[in-house]
Amino acid sequence: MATGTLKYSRQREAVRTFLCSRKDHPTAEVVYQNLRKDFPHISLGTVYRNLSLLVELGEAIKFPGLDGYDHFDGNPNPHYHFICNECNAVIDLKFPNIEDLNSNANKNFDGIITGHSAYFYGKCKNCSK
Amino acid sequence: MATGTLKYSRQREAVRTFLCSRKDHPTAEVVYQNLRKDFPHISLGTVYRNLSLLVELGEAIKFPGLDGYDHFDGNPNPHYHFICNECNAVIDLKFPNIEDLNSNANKNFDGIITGHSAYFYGKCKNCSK
DNA sequence: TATAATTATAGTAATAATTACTAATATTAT
DNA sequence: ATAATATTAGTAATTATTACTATAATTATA
Repeated sequence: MATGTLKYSRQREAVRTFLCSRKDHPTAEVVYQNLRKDFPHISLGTVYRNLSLLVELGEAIKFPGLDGYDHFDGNPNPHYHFICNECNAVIDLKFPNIEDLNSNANKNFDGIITGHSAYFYGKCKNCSK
Repeated sequence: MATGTLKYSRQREAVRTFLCSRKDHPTAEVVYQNLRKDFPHISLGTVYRNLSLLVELGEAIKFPGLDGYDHFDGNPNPHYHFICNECNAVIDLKFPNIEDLNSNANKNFDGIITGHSAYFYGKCKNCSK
């Protein structure tokens, strides 16, 4: 049997399913607490390992939040995030990806720009009353 | 004497001076190692405390890097950063701040957007040969 | 200048997110 | 069924950052 092959696991599938079902970019701890309902013995290390694996596979995105925790996003397509300064909620923006931003930024830069990420800040709907 | 007043300290001044002299957005550890040349007994805690203080005072910016470390920038004015995927160098871009980005992003969002930050990725001059 | 009040530091210990390790279990190919 | 390999649960280790505390430095004022 070939070495380095990926094997199915119910835990990994659950991590993938849960992450794709959420739009709030949970932390590993949040994923863990939710999966414990279906997998009472699941380990936090398993959650971390599978989240990292999904990122490696290009099925998820990982980014460090201002709260000091890493957050995970099950949507790997380019899109922008809003982070509320009051409640720290992370919300997807419908704002379309700026296609020419990379080339514009590259005009005065001696290197090759292939991608970008952007985060918007302010108050979310709830926190702005 | 009034309570809560800021007092001068050579260490804080050194942190401020060093940070403003650099354009590569060092980590606390890097600041620490450099200041040890002039202050052999300076404590890493002192570096962290003063860096945080400068951020509170609005004289510096703190952002989490993809390398897992917090990075500090002595230039608090809005500007964009490039992060090299190969050597992890953080470089200031001359690309001017996009003034209308906040309002554009706010058009389809039920909240108040007051700011943004953006990071560009790719290969720096050296790493792209 | 001396004194008293307050802040800052150095050194160390504590915290906590993430990663590494290992024996046991689950998956898969044959 | 068996053998080979990957995955897991549980735990220990790592490490960036923060908290604590006795001592030192700064500053206002008499």
